[in-house]
Amino acid sequence: MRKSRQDTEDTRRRIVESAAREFREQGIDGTGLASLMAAAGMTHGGFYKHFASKEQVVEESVALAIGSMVDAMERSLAVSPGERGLNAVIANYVSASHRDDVGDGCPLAALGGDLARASDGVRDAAEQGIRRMIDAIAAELDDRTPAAARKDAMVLLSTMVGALTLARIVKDEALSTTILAQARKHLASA
Amino acid sequence: MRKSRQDTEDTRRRIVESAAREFREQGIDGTGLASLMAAAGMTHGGFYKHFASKEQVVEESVALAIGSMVDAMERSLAVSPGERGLNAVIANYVSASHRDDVGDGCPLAALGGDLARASDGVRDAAEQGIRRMIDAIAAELDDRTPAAARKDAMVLLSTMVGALTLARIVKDEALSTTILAQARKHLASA
DNA sequence: TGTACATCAGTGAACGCGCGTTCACTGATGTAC
DNA sequence: TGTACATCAGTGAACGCGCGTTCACTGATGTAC
Repeated sequence: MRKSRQDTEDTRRRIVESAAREFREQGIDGTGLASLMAAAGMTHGGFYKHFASKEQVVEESVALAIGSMVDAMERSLAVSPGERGLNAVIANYVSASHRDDVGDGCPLAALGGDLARASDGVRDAAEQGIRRMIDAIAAELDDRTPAAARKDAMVLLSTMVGALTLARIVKDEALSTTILAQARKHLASA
Repeated sequence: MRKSRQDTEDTRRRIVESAAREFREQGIDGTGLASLMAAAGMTHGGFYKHFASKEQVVEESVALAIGSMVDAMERSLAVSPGERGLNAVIANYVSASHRDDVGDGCPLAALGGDLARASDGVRDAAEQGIRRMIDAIAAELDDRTPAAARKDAMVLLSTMVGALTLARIVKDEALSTTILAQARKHLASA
């Protein structure tokens, strides 16, 4: 039962989108192609009509996940630029709701270790996202030189990713929330 | 071929130690019991003479990995306390050599996402390590109130873990090194 | 202290299972005339 | 525009393989007398 070109394109996009969610929720090694295809509403046999290997869908879904996160940040900063807008982006990132929504959140925090161990293609996709995030943050730190802003942006991003990672590991709600709150407070005064 | 009680104890410790390394290097899901036992110099059948399940060795090896890292930090701070000693600990953590030695390094950075997804027992072990790290860092921030020191320590730890995670994902040596250098510089002046 | 027996750490083969990947088949879609 | 055929997205079964786990067996160690 062949599908129309539009259907095929839609299906492919749907697989990448649900894969991006599944990988963040269960890890890359923890997500099988069968469950990944089931999440996209198909049987696993059809996977290879769209991708050459698991590696390829990992690469594309990591690129999509990090890309759409940076897109959202840039859109938010375009509407509300400067220190005020940057603080909003940070508060949104370092928040309990982001912590509790792994599947839709930042892949750097959800898959940090997995990404460091991943193939070159996957790491390239992640690195491109990291560069875009650094640039997006640095652009709003306009009270210092571009070089200083870039360097400060790296530290900011490190704190954001680290705080979210720790807050997700910690089971104690009080400690987890405090870690997020302290990071938010610290970053707002930078 | 039964072994002496001493041998048995030694073997068990050896398995946990090499497991701690393997998990950090290949991820938890990425490490099979067979390769884990092979790394300890045994065949995989003997595993269940020492542990009830894979989960148990994960828990013990995460506890060991994070525990011995904090031990090392505390020893270093006992010898050289205060701001100077803390800066040395930070410089050691946020370094290229730590970045390149995943197997012997901080499990929070190596297994961040894996730990957040792990069982309660594993997360408890990780959380205990996080609390000890926060306390060890806070104890050296003696120019502020204990409550403020604890809060600042959380932010410091977040930046350390985040910077190491990002530096490991990034393939470009220049960017990776710059991320580490900026985090180090920023943390030294806190 | 020496002997006889029970224990049990470690081996290596096997278990069922899910993995990533392949393939024969299907039938609606796209193409050629 | 209508018909005949080729294409190919998706299905579902199967491939070999490594996973976590179990088990019969071994022989040196530990225990009882």
